[in-house]
Amino acid sequence: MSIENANAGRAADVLFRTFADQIRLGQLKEGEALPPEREIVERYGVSRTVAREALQALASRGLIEARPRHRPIVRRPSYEAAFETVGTMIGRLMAKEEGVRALFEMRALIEVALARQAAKMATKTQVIQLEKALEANAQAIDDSAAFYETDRGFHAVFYEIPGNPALEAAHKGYATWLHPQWSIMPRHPQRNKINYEAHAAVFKSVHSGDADAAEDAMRAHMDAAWKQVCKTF
Amino acid sequence: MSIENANAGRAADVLFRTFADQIRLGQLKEGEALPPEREIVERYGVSRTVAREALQALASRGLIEARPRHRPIVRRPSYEAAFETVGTMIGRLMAKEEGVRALFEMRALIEVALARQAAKMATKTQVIQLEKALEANAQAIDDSAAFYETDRGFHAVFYEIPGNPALEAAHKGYATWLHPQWSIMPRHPQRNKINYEAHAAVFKSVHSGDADAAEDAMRAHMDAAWKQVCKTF
DNA sequence: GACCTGTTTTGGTACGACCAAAGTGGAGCC
DNA sequence: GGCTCCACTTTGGTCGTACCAAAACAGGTC
Repeated sequence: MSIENANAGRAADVLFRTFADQIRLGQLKEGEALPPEREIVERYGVSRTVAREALQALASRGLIEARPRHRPIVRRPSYEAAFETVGTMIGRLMAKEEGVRALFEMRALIEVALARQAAKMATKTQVIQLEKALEANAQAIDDSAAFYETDRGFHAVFYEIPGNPALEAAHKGYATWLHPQWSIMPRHPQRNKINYEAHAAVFKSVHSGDADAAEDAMRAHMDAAWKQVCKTF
Repeated sequence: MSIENANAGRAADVLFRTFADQIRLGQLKEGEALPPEREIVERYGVSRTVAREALQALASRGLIEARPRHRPIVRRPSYEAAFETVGTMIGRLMAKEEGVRALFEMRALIEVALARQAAKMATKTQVIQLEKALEANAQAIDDSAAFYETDRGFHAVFYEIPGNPALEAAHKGYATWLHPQWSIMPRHPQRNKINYEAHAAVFKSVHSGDADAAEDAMRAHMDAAWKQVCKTF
């Protein structure tokens, strides 16, 4: 069978959509392998050039995984993969300060909301989780590398509380793009202490279920962090 | 000059990174054109296959724009473009209900936060803008198609208030992916009226600067909307 | 100066070929 | 019989050439 609806522009695009649809509709399930290139060539009546281009497009969109000498595998749809595909683009956005700022502000908006959410509806288990993260954070004050990690860990808990994979992926994105930006700057134990205290304040509010206080504390923390970033720029 | 650091895997990847770096570092500014394929071939000592693959990768990541018979143009980094690149992937995520749910919840979280934000710091101009959007919404109650548009318009104002391009792009993303999902369902004027009233309640709270009320109103609106989506599923 | 036309440029596609690495299967050894 | 090792096959990566069609371009014409 060759590609009929050639009205749809480039042959590679048609082939791409053919596979993308099959994947989306579940005719090709995750983990399953697509035919090897040469077989696609004869089955769809296109040149290898076209077949390869379509496969590459699928791979770059994260629909399949193409390893050197293996058949293309249908990939599980994941929020991480989605964030991955924007990585390059985000990198470019972050080349300018305004890009960093925009993303940081968005992060602040979300984390403030998450803090409210946490104060209102965190389960006991989650509060304990938060407390543990805070404690780890406290013990890492003198070790900036460890502090960096526990800092991230503390914030991560907030993203996990709603139990929404999309949010968790967002955190992963922020951790990947924003944190490095931030880890460039000098990190004295003194700064760590200030950050820790900010975390502690947030935790306290969450623990007592005071949403307004949690919001304020988180916002203050975010603002301070942003000022730090600016200072180092 | 041919590609030296061949240690970095596939030739196309190396070439991709070469250009991506040049773009990110501003050596290739937006609007500028890359050399035509055949020139890349000889300049970098690769085959056209490789050159094309690299260009395709750049295009699919939104770094360049490749139109049929034009040289590849370096694209302005935009948040919209970033969202575009995840389009296919999101489409796949949304094939399952849990995907829709996750994204919808994330949207709710953000819009609730935006409602608070709006109540606290919207300027007079912005409140007027919101009022206008609400009014347009009111007049479209009997026209479901128009209602759909004004509905989106009303929500859009909230995303614009913080003046953050990343947020505005997020709205575009939601409008693109979530709204269609939602527009499938039957839309009687009666439903429109309920939605309009929800909007009015949000506006009222924002107008009076009551953040808590705005939050509650927006959350109620979101919850109701979600229930609607579920019912139609 | 506006318009039409022939040439050139440029991306899209097709073949055919070769390489290297990974997979495969069977012969041979313990 | 089970394990090991090697030749053969498969498969993706790369190259080079060729041809087409559309668009851009450069002249020449009215």
